Amino acid sequence: MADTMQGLKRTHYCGEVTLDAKEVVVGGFTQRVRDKGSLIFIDLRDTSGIIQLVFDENTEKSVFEKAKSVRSEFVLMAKGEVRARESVNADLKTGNLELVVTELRILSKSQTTPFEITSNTKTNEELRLKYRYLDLRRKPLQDNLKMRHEVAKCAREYFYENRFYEIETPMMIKSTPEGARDYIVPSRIHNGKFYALPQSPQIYKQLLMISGMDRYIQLARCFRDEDLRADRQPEFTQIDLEMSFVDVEDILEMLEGFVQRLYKQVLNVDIPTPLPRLTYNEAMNRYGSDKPDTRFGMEITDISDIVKGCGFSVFTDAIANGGSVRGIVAKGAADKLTRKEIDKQTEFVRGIGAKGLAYVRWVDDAPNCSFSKFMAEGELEAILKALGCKKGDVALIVADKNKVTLPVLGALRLKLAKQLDIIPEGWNFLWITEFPFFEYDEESGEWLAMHHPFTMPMDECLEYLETDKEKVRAKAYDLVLNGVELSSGSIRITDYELQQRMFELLGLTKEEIDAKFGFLVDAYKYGAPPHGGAGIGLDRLAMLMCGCDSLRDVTAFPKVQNASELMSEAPSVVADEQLKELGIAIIESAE
RNA sequence: GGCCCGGUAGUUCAGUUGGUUAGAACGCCGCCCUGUCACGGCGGAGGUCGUGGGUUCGAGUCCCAUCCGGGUCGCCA
Repeated sequence: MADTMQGLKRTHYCGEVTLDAKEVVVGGFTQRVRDKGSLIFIDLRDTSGIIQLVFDENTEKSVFEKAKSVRSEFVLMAKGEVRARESVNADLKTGNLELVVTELRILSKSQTTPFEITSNTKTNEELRLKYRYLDLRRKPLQDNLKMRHEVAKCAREYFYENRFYEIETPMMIKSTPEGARDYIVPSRIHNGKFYALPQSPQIYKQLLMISGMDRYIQLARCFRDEDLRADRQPEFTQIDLEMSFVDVEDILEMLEGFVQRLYKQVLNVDIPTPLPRLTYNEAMNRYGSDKPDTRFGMEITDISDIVKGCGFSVFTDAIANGGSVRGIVAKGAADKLTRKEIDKQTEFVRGIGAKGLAYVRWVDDAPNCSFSKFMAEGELEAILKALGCKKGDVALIVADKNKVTLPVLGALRLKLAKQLDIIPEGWNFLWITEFPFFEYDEESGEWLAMHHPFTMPMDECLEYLETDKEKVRAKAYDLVLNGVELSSGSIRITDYELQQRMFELLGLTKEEIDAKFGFLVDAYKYGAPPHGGAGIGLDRLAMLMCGCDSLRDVTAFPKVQNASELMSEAPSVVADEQLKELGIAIIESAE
């Protein structure tokens, strides 16, 4: 039986004890024991830091013997007197003092842990996730969770101050099987029917505007049953908000204020506002991405006009088929990007849909060019000039439909920049605006809503909704930080007639509309203020602010790539009884 | 679903063209040590080489399958 803490009350956190204190009581985990024989040091750790406990010849014998039995990660409470140390440890906040212990309680013993609880562990993530509660004892992860807390706290403060009400929306909702897959929850009372977990509180927050709540915020849990990535968990948190009587500018301004306040308050970094903006088309043409990392250049250049009359059929065919020829230049990379390296890049772009990669590697006086034999006098020079490629550079060129050239070069640009290590530190916030409303789906041959069907088209686009879908842009905007999509939002359609028109254009029948979101459409019959909003990825924001590469580092209990949780081993099978009650039978997967 | 990378003491890793008893560091256990703080010294324990099959006189090493983890493409209105 371990000791109890009866009669002891914590007076200080370990890392906050100062020499002003006389008698203190601290509690914590044993970081390390240094037993010198008749002199024992114990480092005791809590969320605030570490304090050194000392036991020596003046320590009462029973206390000293107890200290001898302490091992790593034992949970202790100690009462003692603070005194200055003989030799100061400059690495520790409390390095100038120590606690001469008069009373020691071993509140809980610990087995040897599967890995050492130290800041810079090399233990692989799989094991750490299995014992996540131990991993979370490590300072880097505790610091990350604290940072995340600061972000959440700041969000609440800021939006509360701006007259937002925090309102909870339901977690068990009607499934609207559009976009991402829903996680579904069976209903016992309604046999054979299912709820869905929300992919976002989208519909409810719009209804709250119709309710007249004017401004809403929620730190909302969202669920998407799609494959995971380092920056995608199936379950995540969004700083979700919606505002009434606003247009795009009002929302961008409100969010910019938040970003500015957050960075000042939490990181003491000044973010100048207004934040830079790019339209979707600009972003695609210059960076090949709707979430470009603008911390470095290497922008994409269209050289279609230069090569349209050349003798290289790969280029001319692409243009003849309505596509383009575009390239990027890796400045001064001719030494690093050897022929072998370029071959690897070619393999990479083939993997993501390009047919090939033309290159010019200018290392010596004469540029080494993969397509030089097709070039007439002066043509290569013109291409190099257009691209801005000089001696010492490497130019990489893709010819295809724009749907291929742009994203491929965008991905290549990012990969090369990482490989060449040319991305500077910084916080490059960026708005992407004027997203296309419609997106053509080649498989089905239908036009789909790129954002969601309640998104308001831009005022000047209303006239050609029916005539030129490709040109219709939406009042939708994304906030991008260093190449990561942080936030996404839009102004919603509040006009019943216009909403009907949009549904028609998206090819939805009356029955489909009714079945999916009839209640929402009906709500707009009863008066709705103009409104819009956004959802900010809290996890991603915390990840970037912590300087981490994975959401797992800022999520207390994350899921791994196959969406399971290694510690609890969720998901798991359930008892037949449970299934029976729900009217569910498990069949063999068709795959 | 496709492609790529990884899996050897508790942990992190090494392990030669396939060849004797699979090593190191840290951790752990024991003894010693009064100023340590990544304490130090001496000694010790600890292995289904992810799993299954195959090739071979012989497999941690080669081949096949499979499981687990990571990255990525598809997917993510």
